[in-house]
Amino acid sequence: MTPSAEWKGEKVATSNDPATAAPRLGRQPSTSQAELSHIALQLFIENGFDATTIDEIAARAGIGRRTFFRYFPSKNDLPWGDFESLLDRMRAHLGSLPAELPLVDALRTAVIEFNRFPAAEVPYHRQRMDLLLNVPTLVAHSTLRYASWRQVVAEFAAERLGVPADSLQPQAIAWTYLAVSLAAYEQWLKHDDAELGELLDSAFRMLDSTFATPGASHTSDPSDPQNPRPAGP
Amino acid sequence: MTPSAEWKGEKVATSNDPATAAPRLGRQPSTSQAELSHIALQLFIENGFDATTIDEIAARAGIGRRTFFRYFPSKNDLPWGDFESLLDRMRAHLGSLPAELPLVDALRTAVIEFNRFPAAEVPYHRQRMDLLLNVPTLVAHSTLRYASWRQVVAEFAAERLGVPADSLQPQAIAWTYLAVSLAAYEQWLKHDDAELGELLDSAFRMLDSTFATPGASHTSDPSDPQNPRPAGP
DNA sequence: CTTCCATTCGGCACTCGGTGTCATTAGTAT
DNA sequence: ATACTAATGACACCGAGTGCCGAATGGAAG
Repeated sequence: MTPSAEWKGEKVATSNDPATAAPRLGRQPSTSQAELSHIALQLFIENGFDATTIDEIAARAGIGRRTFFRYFPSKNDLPWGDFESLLDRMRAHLGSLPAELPLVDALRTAVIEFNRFPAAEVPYHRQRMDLLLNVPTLVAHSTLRYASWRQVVAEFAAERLGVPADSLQPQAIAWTYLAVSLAAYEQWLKHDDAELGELLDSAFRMLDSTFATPGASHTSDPSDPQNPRPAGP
Repeated sequence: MTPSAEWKGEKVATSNDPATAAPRLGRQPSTSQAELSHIALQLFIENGFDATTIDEIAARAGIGRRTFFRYFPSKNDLPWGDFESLLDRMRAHLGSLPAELPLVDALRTAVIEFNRFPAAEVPYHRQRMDLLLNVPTLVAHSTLRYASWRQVVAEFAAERLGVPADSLQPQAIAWTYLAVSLAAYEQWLKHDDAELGELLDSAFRMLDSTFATPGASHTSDPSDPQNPRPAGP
């Protein structure tokens, strides 16, 4: 649900668990995902997303156009930064929660934690989310990111409920948590003084009373073959 | 949720309510949305979506490349056909339902009705949906269509609940119905012999017991300004 | 039949996002 | 210095989408 925070100028560890800090062989990268994301965001705000070209971004970053595409697979990915590593963190966080914690509480707190940012980051985050929720190209593209996010939620919910991750209940839960998060984000963007964590919390709590988990009492057809990915490869 | 059925070779009334059947002035269109959609679908199945170029589609349809873009704004829109008019129908259908019919029943039956197709159309519909749910480009693009669909559902739910359409509850309901519909569609695509209507019905009924409407008992903050469109202009 | 007019058609040139190829550059290790 | 590794960036190419404009079509008015 949330694009990667940018630790300006800092190299992001792209999920390199083993042997951190390798001997750094060969030529050094001349920039970073985070820096490009930052530069691009600036330009998007100045000139608009569609009016900003890759050439401009590359030029301002002092790299070649071709090089840009080695940092980001597409222009649409710029506002997201390194999202996958955030998902890894969320997955780990969820996994570390005590089994006694009810599903809805686990998800609520995890999502809120996942969307906590240092105060200095907040303005940037606001603008990123403003783009992601309002520029049609990005709205569309973000679906692919949301799919990964939903997958994380669905797998967690599925494990708690004891059903396959691609069955209806975890899928519906994942969708609904996404939906409520997005709704909360929209409120957040609408009100300059709003606090994201509080909006998320109240949104989820309101949902909890509607969505009180029925304890996996319903059919789930575990005989189904697995297809862990709800949409798109 | 469902792309327009193709009445082969028939001109689709593009939501022209007033003065139907105008005197037809000027040159006749040489093809139609439906025909192009049909031709393109064929090519997508033969060669894959990404491998099919607009030039090929235009060539097979016997029109110029430039002309193609007067029938469809983008390649991504081809599988959807004339979706807006279907939405109009669904909106009208919902509006005509008796107020006594509970919200969940109204939505369930409306969505099922909305996804009913003549038997001859079913194979085409299967292939369209297969593309829409599995080709990443289309998965992403479809978000924009889903947004319109959700809007219809949210507005209906909002009216029934007596809250603004952009408040949390109708938005969450709309998202969830979308999610469950998509989940049902995935099941449908996985099983050749499955009947879509039944899958939708059971999916929604399963949901109803989870999602038993709390009668708008929760806060909804009607003091908020309106922003009827949840994402994108 | 001819003229007028509305509307569609389609070619051309252009922009922009994205990719494959490959020689070049900047580092580390020997 | 030399060998090796990894990142860079120039070039060429493709496909989607758009602006422009003259040509084609067909009905209506003379």
